[in-house]
Amino acid sequence: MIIGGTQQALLEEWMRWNELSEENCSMARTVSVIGDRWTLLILRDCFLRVRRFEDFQERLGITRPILASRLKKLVDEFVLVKVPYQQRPVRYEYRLTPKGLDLYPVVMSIVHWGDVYMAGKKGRPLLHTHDLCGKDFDPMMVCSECGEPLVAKQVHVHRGPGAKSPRHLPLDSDLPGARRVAKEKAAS
Amino acid sequence: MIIGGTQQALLEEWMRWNELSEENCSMARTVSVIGDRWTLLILRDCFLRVRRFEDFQERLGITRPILASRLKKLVDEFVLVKVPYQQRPVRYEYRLTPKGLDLYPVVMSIVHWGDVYMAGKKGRPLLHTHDLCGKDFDPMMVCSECGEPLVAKQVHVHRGPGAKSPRHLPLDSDLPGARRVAKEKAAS
DNA sequence: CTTGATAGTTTGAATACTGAACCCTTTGCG
DNA sequence: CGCAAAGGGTTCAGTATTCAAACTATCAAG
Repeated sequence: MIIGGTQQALLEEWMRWNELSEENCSMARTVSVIGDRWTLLILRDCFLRVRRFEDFQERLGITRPILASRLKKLVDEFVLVKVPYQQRPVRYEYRLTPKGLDLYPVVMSIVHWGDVYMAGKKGRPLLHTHDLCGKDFDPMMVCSECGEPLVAKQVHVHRGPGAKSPRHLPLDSDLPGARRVAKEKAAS
Repeated sequence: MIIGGTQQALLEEWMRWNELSEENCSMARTVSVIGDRWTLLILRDCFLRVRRFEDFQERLGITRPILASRLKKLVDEFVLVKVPYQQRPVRYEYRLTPKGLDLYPVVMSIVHWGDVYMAGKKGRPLLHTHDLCGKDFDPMMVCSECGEPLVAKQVHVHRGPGAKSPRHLPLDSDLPGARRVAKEKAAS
């Protein structure tokens, strides 16, 4: 099997970042799929119902090879599917899968942070209306158990069933600082 | 003023992505700050209370020049602050600012998606406990107005006060598909 | 049989990233 | 004093990725 230049590059890129996806961390694994400047912008457009190669390309100003590689990765990861929208010649459009649709909170939280901290003085460029209540809204992240808004300082973490390498779990007992102090104590 | 090789590279990188931040889209603006594989992982570690250069470097396996450049950018963007934790020699640690702390929903939604779709068969590596209610939870994104969980299909967008270029606002009336159809009609 | 639309691929030059080594400051130790 | 270690970076050469622009392929319409 002959592998062209682009595919070779893709393969290598995939392999290196795949190591990341082996990491024992949900963030690292997700970032290996969507953690790329262009990929996030592509996904935003997907949620704005953009579906075709040419439209992504024109709207984002992304180069064609990169767009092709990113779309391919998203399809490989089952975030998007290619659906034919015409025969002769067969043309496909890219649509969010259920897995892709579940990225909505990721996209919305990024957009919302941008609205709050990066909007120009004229205000936010886009408003969102919730069909259920009919009002313009902001996305809000709450605790699934008590419904209260989540604040970083009111959350702490502990090992789950999939925990493996302690290197990636700086719990209170093995924070870098704590480790350092312990090491220093042991040495003295 | 003499600019070293690394700084020169940084400057150029910043300039190109700064064009992105000029874009009339909160997502693009945010992505120009945090939309980078390593930056997202650095931020995750920040929320896990990692604060020092050496600790980021060791935990992430990131190269030192990249870590330095990413931390610098985050400081320049007021997402992190350098706080001295000792004098003689002065050493700084990196801490989340209020602006940085507000990235919590972004980080949590990414981690949660990874927990759902990318966790190994042993389950998620990390569990989160909410201090307010004392329970392990999942982050949930809801509408700020009615409190119902947000679903992509139940939301639509319209221009806000900061809207500028229609190119970036494919509303129902000027979706690529709609545009194309209109054009075809006009031509016939 | 030439043009247009759509979805890519190829190519060579410009940029960014990686890994390894080096620099600087101050403390600790012999 | 001389030298190593800790902490936080910077420099440099080689490799990998991205960019811009042109090119390919398929089919329809004129």
